[in-house]
Parts: sequence; structure tokens; C-alpha cells
Amino acid sequence: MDERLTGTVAAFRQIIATLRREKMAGGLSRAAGMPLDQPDVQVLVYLLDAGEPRRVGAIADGLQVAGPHVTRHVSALEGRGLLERVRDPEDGRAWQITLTSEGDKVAQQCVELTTAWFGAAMADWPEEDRDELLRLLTKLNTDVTEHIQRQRVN
Amino acid sequence: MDERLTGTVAAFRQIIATLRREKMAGGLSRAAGMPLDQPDVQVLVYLLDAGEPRRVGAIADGLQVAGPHVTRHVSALEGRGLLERVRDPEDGRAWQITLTSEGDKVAQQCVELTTAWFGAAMADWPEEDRDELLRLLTKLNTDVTEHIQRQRVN
DNA sequence: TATTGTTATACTCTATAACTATA
DNA sequence: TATAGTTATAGAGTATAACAATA
Repeated sequence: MDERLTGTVAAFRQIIATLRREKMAGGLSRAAGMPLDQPDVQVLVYLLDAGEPRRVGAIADGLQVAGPHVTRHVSALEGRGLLERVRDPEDGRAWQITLTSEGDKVAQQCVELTTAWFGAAMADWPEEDRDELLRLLTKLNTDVTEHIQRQRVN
Repeated sequence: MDERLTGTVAAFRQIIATLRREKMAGGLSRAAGMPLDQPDVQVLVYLLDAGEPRRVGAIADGLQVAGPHVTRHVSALEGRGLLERVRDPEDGRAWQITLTSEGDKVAQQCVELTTAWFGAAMADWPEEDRDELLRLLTKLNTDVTEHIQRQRVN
């Protein structure tokens, strides 16, 4: 068995545990001046990254969660004026979820704060290591996703 | 703002989402021939890594969860014969939690299966990249933990 | 009086099932 | 009849508060 892999998995697991416990959403709520839980933030940031309106189903796929979960948070965020539901002109069953300008602002704050947080944590990282981490995590993401899909087929 | 960091955070978040959805514990249960939820596995693997009996409080610290959470899973695992509670000879309030030989076996299976899973996902990774991922995640783990502690002080 | 662990309770995140409206 | 989304309900994981026993 590859000792390196065991160590890598352990490190990964611990980072996840640490970040979970940190409850970043509390800080984001304070910065945004309104209550935002973690799935709220994920929906907002997903839409910001997308750069254009997206369906409820697309958000669920992107975040890898079930549809009803997205529905609930979209409804809450709509109620707070951070996004809007617009009927999809090409499919009367679907909605296009759109960030309002307020929602766009809040989403950007979330990204900036999170990035700044990691930036501070990694303040003394050399350029090469930053490049490498991005490259390797991106690759890991691809390979893990592919591996799961391969397994599904079998 | 560092674009690399934004990408790194995004990749990290997506890997977490993918792994969460994969519900590894189901496969581990099947392999072990008994129901094991995710916190069960974490407790077992923590004790295996420790290599010797540990207190409930130490397990909670190590997994970064609250005490009562550990108590519940320790009780369940004890009921299934995977571990034992032995009074700490030096402190009558505390328990030393010990893996039974059965528990040790199951914990090893969990580690092996998880490692094998990642090994398959990363099958075509060159040696250097494996080394680098281990090095960078270990470093990230250290730096994130330190950053949180620095913030706590302020 | 402080600490270890437990019991009881509640909260957050997410899933599944049943339903509705449209295709 | 299939699909997009919603409503209602349930489950997993974890936290907080109140307590017991020992230090």
C-alpha cells in the first residue's frame, strides 16, 4: 500500500474537518450584513461563477446536491432580494435564476473574503507552490470525478 | 486578488462535494460486513492511527468534533464489539478507548479501501506529482490550522 | 471548584417521495 | 409519459446545555 496516499488522504480529511469547524459562513454573514448559511453562499457563488442565469436543476448539478435542497435556498435568497426567478422563455416548467445587483455584490464579497482568508493562511507560500497546488487539486478533481463515473458504469 | 487562489479554493470545494456525495461509508460497511457510518469509521481510523488507547476527549480533539458526538459513536462501536472502554488507571473520571482485534481489523480495512479508492482514481499520476500533493496538502493543513489559531488569539 | 464524560435536546445540511404544471 | 420544479418529510452529522462522578 502506498504510504504517501494514506498520508495524503489523512491530510485532506483533516483540512476538511478544520474548515468545517471554522464555520466560515458566520464571518460572511457579518460582512454581508445579513444571515447567510453555507448553502446560501454556495448558490450565490455558483451563480457568480456561471456569469449568467441558471436553472434550478443546473445549480443542483453544479453543487452536486438534490433539487429540493436548491429550491429551498433559492426561495430564501429570493425573499431577501439577492436573486430573482424568471420563467425560462423556452420551457415553461423551468426558471432562470438570476443574481440581483445586491446578490452579485454579496456573492463577490463571499469569494473575496474566502480567497483573502486562504491568502492569509498561505501568506508565505512561494509562487511555485501556489501554482503546483492549483494544478494538482484541479487534476485531482478531474480524476476523482472520472473515477466515480467509471465506477457507476460498472 | 490572486486568481490562482480562487481556482484552488473552487477545486477544493468541488472535491469535497464530490466525495461527500460518494458516501464512501456504504462501501466500507459492505466490506466490513456490518453497518458503519462515517463518524464510526473516523473514530476507528483515529484509534488505529494513534496505535494505542485514547481518551474520549483526545478522540474529540483529534477529529475536531464535540465530546458528546464521540461518546455516542464509542458506545455504538463498543456495543458491536469493535472497541472497549477501560477505566484510565490514572484518572477515575476518564476512559481509555481500546480497539478490539475485530475493531483493529475493520479499521485497517477502512484505511485500505479508502487508499485503494484514491489509488485507482490517481492510477496514472507520476511519482513526482504524488510526492508534491502529499507535501502541499500537509503544508496546507499546517498553515490553515495555524492561521485559525492566530485568529483566535486576536 | 475544575474537569471527564454522559444524557438530553436541538440545529444544519442534505436526501427521498409524492405532487404540480408544463412538455 | 417524461421532465422541471416544489412541498413535505426524514435522515445523517454535529453542537450546546445540563448533569454526574471524580479530581
